[in-house]
Amino acid sequence: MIRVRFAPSPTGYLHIGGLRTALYNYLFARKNNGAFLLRIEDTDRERFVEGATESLLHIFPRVGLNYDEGPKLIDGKLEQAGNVGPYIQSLRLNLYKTHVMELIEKGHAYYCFCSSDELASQRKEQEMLKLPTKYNRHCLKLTKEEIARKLELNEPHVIRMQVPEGESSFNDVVRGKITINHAEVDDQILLKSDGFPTYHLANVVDDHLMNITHVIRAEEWISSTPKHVLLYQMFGWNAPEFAHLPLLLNSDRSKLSKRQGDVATEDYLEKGYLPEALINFVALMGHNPKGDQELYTLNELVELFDLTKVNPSGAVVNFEKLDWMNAQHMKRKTANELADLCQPFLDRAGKSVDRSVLERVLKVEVERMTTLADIVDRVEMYIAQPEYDAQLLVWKKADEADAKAQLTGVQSIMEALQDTTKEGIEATIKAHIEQNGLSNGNVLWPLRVALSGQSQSPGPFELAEALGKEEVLRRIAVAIAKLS
RNA sequence: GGCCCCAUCGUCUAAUGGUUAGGACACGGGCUUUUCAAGCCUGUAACCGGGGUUCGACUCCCCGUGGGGUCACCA
Repeated sequence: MIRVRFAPSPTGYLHIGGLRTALYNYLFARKNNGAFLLRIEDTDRERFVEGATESLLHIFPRVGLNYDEGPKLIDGKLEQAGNVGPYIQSLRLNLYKTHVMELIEKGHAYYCFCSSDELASQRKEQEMLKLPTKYNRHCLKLTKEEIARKLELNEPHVIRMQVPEGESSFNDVVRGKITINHAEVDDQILLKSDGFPTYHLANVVDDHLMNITHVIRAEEWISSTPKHVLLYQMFGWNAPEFAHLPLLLNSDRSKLSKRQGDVATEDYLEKGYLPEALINFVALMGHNPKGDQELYTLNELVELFDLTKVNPSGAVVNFEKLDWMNAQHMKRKTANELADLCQPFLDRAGKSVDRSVLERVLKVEVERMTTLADIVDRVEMYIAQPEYDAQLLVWKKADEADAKAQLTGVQSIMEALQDTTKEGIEATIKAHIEQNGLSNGNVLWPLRVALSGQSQSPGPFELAEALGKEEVLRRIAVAIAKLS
């Protein structure tokens, strides 16, 4: 059975590139009836932040990427779902230790007692001489006795993999065969002096122990993949398939970074982008399901996903397209759904709006919103009598007297009106215009301004429906008063 | 700099040896129209360069060029 995993380090948020990686893992698993697991790679204790894992975990249910195995927050408590856990690397330290000892016994790894300072100066020297910056294998020359003595004296040490001569290659699902000469590969540290594993060791051990069949991760890992392939060989394990995803890029084509704008998925959610729009958006960077369809649901993406069709080249993130896509997804929602989604934004802005009013407003305003957060400004003219200058009521081809006359005419019609739907209002007022030989502009411009107080706004009929008869009459009266 | 990866409109992409090189965002024009938005129609815009292979190359190969990634006791 196909098993894939998304393995972020706990930064406390999900990078938008990470969202894409997680999504592709998810799509591949679901498409093939496989399992999708989440594993937290928290082996860097220097960057450890209390609570970061927990806060990262919140994003997955929010965007609808549900994993079958991994750490889950249940009633605020961290629990491990699945039977090859725990799925947090800091909880698996013994596993790495026993495995690295196995490598030492097999002669594939060795103790290294060089200090960080020594290594740094070695590197500096190598750089000056324009040599590859690799460990000089100083500690490989140590005798068994010397090593035993140093260990006995508790000298700080790390464990390195001993990279053999030759070359190794692997087949990348999106790029084909990649070969790298071992001369380019450093004797990677596997176990740090604090007893924690490095990414390379932990990743390989866990992927094997968790029966991962496909490693789907970002392109930046390509150059260290030979180390991983070598580790599988040293352990005598079969390596999984690898698929390296193209990078998401800033507009200057560098790796998408925090410096050039928001990169956390959570930030976009806070700005009012819909999870399904975000998913749809990142899905299309690097994979094109159909050719000319742009809007997809998660299920459609699952159905159409093909890992072998992933595009190998990096993709510049076009946030204007995200805006468009978000607007499209919002338009596909009912007023009821949108009201639920917008409510938190109104709450945060301290605006309270009657639910039925909100739904009617949304029906009208969704046409000109790009994010859910836009509702905060857009709702304003519906909940408070707008301020405006009397002159605004006068259509370009008319005068004040005419504006007043038309509003008065509409006023009496509205008072008698029973059907206050948009259609009902429109039919009645259009009939009034036609019967009296009036023009749309003379009547509708002042009416629209009376209702909205703005030079640009939705049309008068939809505004009238959203405002309700009582408010419409009130605003018309205010307008007429302004012209008196 | 070494090594590795990549290369179609400004951006995301389709095309898998034979197309007027298609779609989307953005931009321009038009329709609709009381204004705006939406919608619909439409326009501008691309195969990085050079060699091969082939009857025929965006598609395959090689070399350049350009861009990116990576060279940590970070992932």
